[in-house]
Amino acid sequence: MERRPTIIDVARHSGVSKSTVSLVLQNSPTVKDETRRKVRASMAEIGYVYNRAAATLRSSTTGLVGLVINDLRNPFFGEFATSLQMALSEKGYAAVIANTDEDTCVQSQVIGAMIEHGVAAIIVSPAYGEGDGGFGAILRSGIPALRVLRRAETGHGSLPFAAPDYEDGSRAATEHLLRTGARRIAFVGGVPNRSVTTLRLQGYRGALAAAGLPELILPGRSTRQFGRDIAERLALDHADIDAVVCFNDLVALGLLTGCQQIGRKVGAGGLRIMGFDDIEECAHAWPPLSSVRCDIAEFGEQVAKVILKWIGEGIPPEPEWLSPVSLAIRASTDAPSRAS
Amino acid sequence: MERRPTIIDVARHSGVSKSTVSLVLQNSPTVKDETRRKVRASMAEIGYVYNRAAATLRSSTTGLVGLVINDLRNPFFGEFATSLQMALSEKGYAAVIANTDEDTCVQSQVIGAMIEHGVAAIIVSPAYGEGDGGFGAILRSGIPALRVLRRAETGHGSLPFAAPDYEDGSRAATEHLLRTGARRIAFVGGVPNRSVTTLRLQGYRGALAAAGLPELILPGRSTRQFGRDIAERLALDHADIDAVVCFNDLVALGLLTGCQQIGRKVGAGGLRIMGFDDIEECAHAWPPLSSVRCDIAEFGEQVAKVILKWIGEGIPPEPEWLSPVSLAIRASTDAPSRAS
DNA sequence: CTGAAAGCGCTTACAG
DNA sequence: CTGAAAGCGCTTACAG
Repeated sequence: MERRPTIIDVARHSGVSKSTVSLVLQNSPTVKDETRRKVRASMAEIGYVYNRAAATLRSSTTGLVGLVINDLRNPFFGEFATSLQMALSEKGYAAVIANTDEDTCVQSQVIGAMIEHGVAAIIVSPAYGEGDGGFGAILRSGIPALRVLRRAETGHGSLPFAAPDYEDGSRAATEHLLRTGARRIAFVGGVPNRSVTTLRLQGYRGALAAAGLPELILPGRSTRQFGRDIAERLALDHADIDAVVCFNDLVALGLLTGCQQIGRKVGAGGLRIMGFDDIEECAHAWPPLSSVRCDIAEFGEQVAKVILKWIGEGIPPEPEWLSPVSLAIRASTDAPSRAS
Repeated sequence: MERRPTIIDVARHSGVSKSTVSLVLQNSPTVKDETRRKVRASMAEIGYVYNRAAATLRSSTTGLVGLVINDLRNPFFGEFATSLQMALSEKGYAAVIANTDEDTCVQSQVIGAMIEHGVAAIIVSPAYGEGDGGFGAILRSGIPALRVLRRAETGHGSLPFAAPDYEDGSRAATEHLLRTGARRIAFVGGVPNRSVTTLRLQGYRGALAAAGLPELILPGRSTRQFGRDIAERLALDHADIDAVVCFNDLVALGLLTGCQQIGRKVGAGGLRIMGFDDIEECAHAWPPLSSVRCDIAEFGEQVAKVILKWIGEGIPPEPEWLSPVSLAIRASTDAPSRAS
């Protein structure tokens, strides 16, 4: 293979100086249209490819944004990462994406690698756990960084934070169940003392307290497996429970499956089940699953917008930003089923 | 914020030349252990961060690998991307990941961006469709590149290809259904004339032909929605069908839901349903869904290994590599349900 | 509007 | 084993 052409080759081929080629590359308005066209044509002809490493070295800006996700296999986080990546890509930024699998050591390592690669910004949905998880390195680097979806204690100062308004969502979900006539409402799933669990519990508790009704909290992992297992326990040990707010959709979908397995009716006249996040699958479950709609795809696009503004114009986001949520009411809590 | 320290600062601080610092950075064996330790200590002390852009420019190698995926929201591809990314990360490579949403124009654009960023290799699960989808640019760049999961016509020469052995999988699935006593087996879902559909159909057809039994093919989109919709059509128009090989797990899971919706029994004594890919959810569905296990996580790790060998040692992979598949037999086709 | 020159932070031969 | 020098391909002031 031959040497890749450089701007010098382009300059020679099109009869201008390499500075002019560089200006064309940056779409500088100071270059005459005619010159611009000539240079572009030369580039195409000799197969010139822009070398970003060189540009980065000199201008110390990259078109790279880092995305650090605690659990990329979970459809909620996967959808977030995908919509954010696509929005960035549309604006000319490539996304370096890394899954940490809920491990703060891995998180620290991938954040370090991203800083070495010179990412223009870092977005992190943090793992819970010991250690600083790389936040120290982020702060030292001075790179714009945003925590999303989960508050995690950084230990050192604080980075801005953005997430859907979980507390408001679970309050609304609980109030909806009360309106449908439920009186014994349980909260199922979620690991205690984690920030997301705490918020989702608070909304549930607030709504029940306002109605003067008792709580029942059954914590657990945030998986289909746990949801499926809890169905039997609910039926046997808590037969009076007539509705459930689930920590997330996976738990709710598992619970739906578990109810089928033990032959328990779901929805009006049976156990009312409310999911959380409204991943795509909710609408396609049977019965269709009501959920708190976080509109995570839209949230991802908003995050992209905020980050690009920060990088591009130097305007940092609010220290904290909660995006509004709404309810997706389906047959698992209320209405008769319709084709979704 | 101050200027980031460079190797010159490290050299000054530790009293060696910058060449020596560079050699320490590369773990060169020519540096004395004592010197190495001294230099490392200096780096830690002054907060030195390796600048990969500079290294890339000079040595024209990056620690970046590009990953281009046709549908990152689909759990099958998501799992693949995640396991591949984590395997790369373990070896010090960061992954630039992009979803193309089945759009060859987007694909071409993101591939161009990755080449500009100087990725050391590109792995692409291609979108179907018109246009060259960026493969021309890949070939011109000479960057090691692997097509995975779907064969796509590149139009220009050919890149190596790797995927699970789909044809063998659907043959085995069909033979399994025959062994359980099924006699009228349909193939449901999959868009005709796409390479994956063609292969999965071929295995099904081969097994039925060998048994002297007739085919029934109901093509369609590869979604839960389609699977759910087809349940009724199967019951009304094709009541003699006693087993189904689905194009993928999403169709099968949708069909499972659809059968519940219309009150049709699934499994032995009812409609036997076979999925394809064995995504994690299969084991947690009710009844648990049999599927063709592609072990996509393992496949992702294998791909990482092959790519690293190509980058590191210059050894390209076989032009074509099919990874073996197996069957995950669960209650939807056979055995009485067990906790999974 | 265009050109000549310096420099971004590394790596890479090459001397010593 | 270590040091001095050149150079990777761009961008960025600065002249003209």
